[in-house]
Amino acid sequence: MSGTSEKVYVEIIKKIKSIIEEDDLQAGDKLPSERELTDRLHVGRSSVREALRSLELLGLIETRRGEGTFIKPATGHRLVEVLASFILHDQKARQDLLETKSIIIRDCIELAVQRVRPEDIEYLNVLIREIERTEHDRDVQQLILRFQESVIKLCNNHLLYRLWVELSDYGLSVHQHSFLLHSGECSQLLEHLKNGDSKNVIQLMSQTM
Amino acid sequence: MSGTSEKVYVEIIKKIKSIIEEDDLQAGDKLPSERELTDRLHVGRSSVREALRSLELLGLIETRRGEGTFIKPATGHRLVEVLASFILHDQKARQDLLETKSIIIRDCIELAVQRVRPEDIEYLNVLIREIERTEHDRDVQQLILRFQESVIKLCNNHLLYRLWVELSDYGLSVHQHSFLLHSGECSQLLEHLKNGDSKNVIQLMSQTM
DNA sequence: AGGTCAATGGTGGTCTGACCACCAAAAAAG
DNA sequence: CTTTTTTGGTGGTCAGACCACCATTGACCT
Repeated sequence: MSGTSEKVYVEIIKKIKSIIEEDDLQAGDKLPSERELTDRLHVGRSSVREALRSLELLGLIETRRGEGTFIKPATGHRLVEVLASFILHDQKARQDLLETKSIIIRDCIELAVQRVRPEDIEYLNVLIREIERTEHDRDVQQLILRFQESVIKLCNNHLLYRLWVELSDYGLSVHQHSFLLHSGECSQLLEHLKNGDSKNVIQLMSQTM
Repeated sequence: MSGTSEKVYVEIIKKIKSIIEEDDLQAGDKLPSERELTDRLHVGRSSVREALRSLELLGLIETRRGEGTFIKPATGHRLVEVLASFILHDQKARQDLLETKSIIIRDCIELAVQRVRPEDIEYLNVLIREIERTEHDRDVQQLILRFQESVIKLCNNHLLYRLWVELSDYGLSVHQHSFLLHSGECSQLLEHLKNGDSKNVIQLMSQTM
């Protein structure tokens, strides 16, 4: 048979994946209810819940009591939180993390300088002007974070971008705070980017742990 | 307070983490049984199971029927595995995957040529000799795969190595078969490695999808 | 005494049924 | 037409019951 040895909740995860594909469900869409899945898949509700809770912890779905289960836009927050707290205990692992993140940043930037388009430059410019005329520190930090993310995104490789996000979150959970650029550095960075000077962009972005 | 609003199974995950820290449990050690956790934490067994199944899907623990639940060595990023199987459906995603893998290989090799030690060279030499005198194709492929893994491992960064493993697995699940070096190429690669010629090593390893 | 094998208790795996809290849409009241 | 109440569906949790599996025990035979 198709895997009697496979645990039911893992099978259910696969089935859910199939349902998503067949019905072409997008982020935000509602999944069948737990009880409906129980009937459709001929399994117990507890098994369905084990599958759903797992996917929830991974950040792939979101459950709202009294409403239902929904597909989340792909960002693996929860997972990072949990993994980090479980895994990042020994020093070597942390060191590897920092090195890897630094490398990923370099990779992203190298692609970014090749692929950056005029409209990207323009968007970053808008962001910088917005940063300069914003007052509250909280808001400024928010904008700078968006600036940094936008720079990384220029690599135009979603997987690589996601890796950066994950690694950043790990670092965050380790250091309890993130390292942001100063607003002046954002302008410098943009200049280097316009000139295709990847080296200096990398140097600046590498400060952003 | 400690989160009455927080879902029970998330609370349980935190408690489990506490138990691991307090009892100083290491990889391979056994966790309390589901029923014992039920008693100790004053929650239902199903909630305990939802927590454990989630951690299992994350690859943090391993459950063996009839034996118990055990802490897994921190291989980490099962994240990519599950996420990717959900996400990797459109063409762009696959393209990103290939590009990312190619980049990660390059990164690993660049670190590897810096960090390779004489005993590593010796080990790879032993592998090659073993490959040359092995007859069955199946066994040869096994050895070549080990050779390739060993080369990547030379980067001495476990996280980066794991990323490569994950990305390779996806490629595998996409293309249904893996691309291995020929036995002659293994020798060439080792020569380039000895000479610190990262460029040629990268070129060879990049064939291994 | 040594080895073999069946009984036993503990473990995870699964299903069922029963509540509860919550939410949204339908129905009733104004 | 608006407001309020009811109602049905949803996830959240618990308790109990089996089953399958494993390791240990201990009785049994040689």
